[in-house]
Amino acid sequence: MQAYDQRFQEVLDCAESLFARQGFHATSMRDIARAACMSVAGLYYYLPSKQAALSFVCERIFDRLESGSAAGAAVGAPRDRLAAFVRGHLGYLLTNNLSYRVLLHDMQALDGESSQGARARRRRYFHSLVDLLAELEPRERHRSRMAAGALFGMLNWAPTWYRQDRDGDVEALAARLTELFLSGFYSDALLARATA
Amino acid sequence: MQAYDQRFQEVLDCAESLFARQGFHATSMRDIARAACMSVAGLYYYLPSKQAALSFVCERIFDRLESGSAAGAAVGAPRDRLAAFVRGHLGYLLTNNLSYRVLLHDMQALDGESSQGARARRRRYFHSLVDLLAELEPRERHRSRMAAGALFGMLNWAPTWYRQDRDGDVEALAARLTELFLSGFYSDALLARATA
DNA sequence: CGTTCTATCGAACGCTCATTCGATTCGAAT
DNA sequence: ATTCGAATCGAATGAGCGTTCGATAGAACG
Repeated sequence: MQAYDQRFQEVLDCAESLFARQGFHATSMRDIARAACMSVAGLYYYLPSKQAALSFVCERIFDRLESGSAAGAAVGAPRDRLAAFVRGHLGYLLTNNLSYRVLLHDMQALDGESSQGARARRRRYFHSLVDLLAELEPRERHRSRMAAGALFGMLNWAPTWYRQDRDGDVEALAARLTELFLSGFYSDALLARATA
Repeated sequence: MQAYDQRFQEVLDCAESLFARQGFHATSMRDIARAACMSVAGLYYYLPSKQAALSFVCERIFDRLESGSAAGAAVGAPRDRLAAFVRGHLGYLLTNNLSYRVLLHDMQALDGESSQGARARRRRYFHSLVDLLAELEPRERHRSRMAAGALFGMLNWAPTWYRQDRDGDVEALAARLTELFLSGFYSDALLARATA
């Protein structure tokens, strides 16, 4: 039973890597089977369907993402918690190869109730940041929502231009972006209060 | 010959819409033919291949994107030009249904020299913003590059959370995000100069 | 009127896809 | 020693894929 679980995780590793590199629709069950060194029929012993493979992979990525960022941002002053969130989120995006792509590009290929679950989970993750920002600057909720969208955008886009050799290590980049965002966030709030 | 061009653009409209909604790999030539109300063989009178369809669609999107944002940001004070760029870019993303997705998700499916051309074009577009930011705060080029990445992230992510009824019209959102970004950009530069 | 060209089509080709079936191996339990 | 279940496989199934071929209708032109 423990051997089963290990093999199962290996299969998911292969699927995740392929989905991330080629996209869900461009990856065949034969690709996954080949990567996992087993026959196509053997693959179906672990995965009931291709959709299920995507669903499992998404769940696992959410788990890792949350344990890295949401968990690290649980205690302390709001500002430190935001910094921890950014560090965790960005750390996951930039140090797990391309697996973030599965959430960002392929999650939409989910259908049925799997998609409901994943979408709910993404909403929850998004709102954990909205709440954090509302604590930092408790004004209209609308502003927090927009700011969270802006911040997530900054972070999620980073993998497209980040390169270790030019942009320094991930910790430094996280600190930079946190600074950039917070300065704008506070100035903006100040400005809005002045003109209100 | 003018009738041909019009039909050709209609075909590209259909392809673009389908690629945007379902993704390139999940869209078949039969889907495109059905949407364009013609037979599959008839479709090949206008499109030499599915790859070419994607390539044409990408080119067209780049054209529209550049004429909207880069062109509007050609003259005036650097700050106004940045505001115009943001307005143009965001305007395209939020008012052309989902067609931005083709660039953001499906462009990677291009192969051969089409991909070279599209990638070069994207780089050029990216650097037009880097240059604009370097004009605003002419310090190390590295800082401009990072800031451009952050700003593009904020903008490109907007379609995932923006909803007209909650977040106001596009102009207002563009002004908001420009403000948010610029405040952070200037404070950050100030801070960097103070600690340097 | 005959020819040529444009735009279109039905039908097929060869291939790959996700999925399933029946059989097999092999270690563990009875 | 026999049984059993877990893990694996080769081969097939039916559907859909991108692409091509040969034909056709009609407009344009000599």
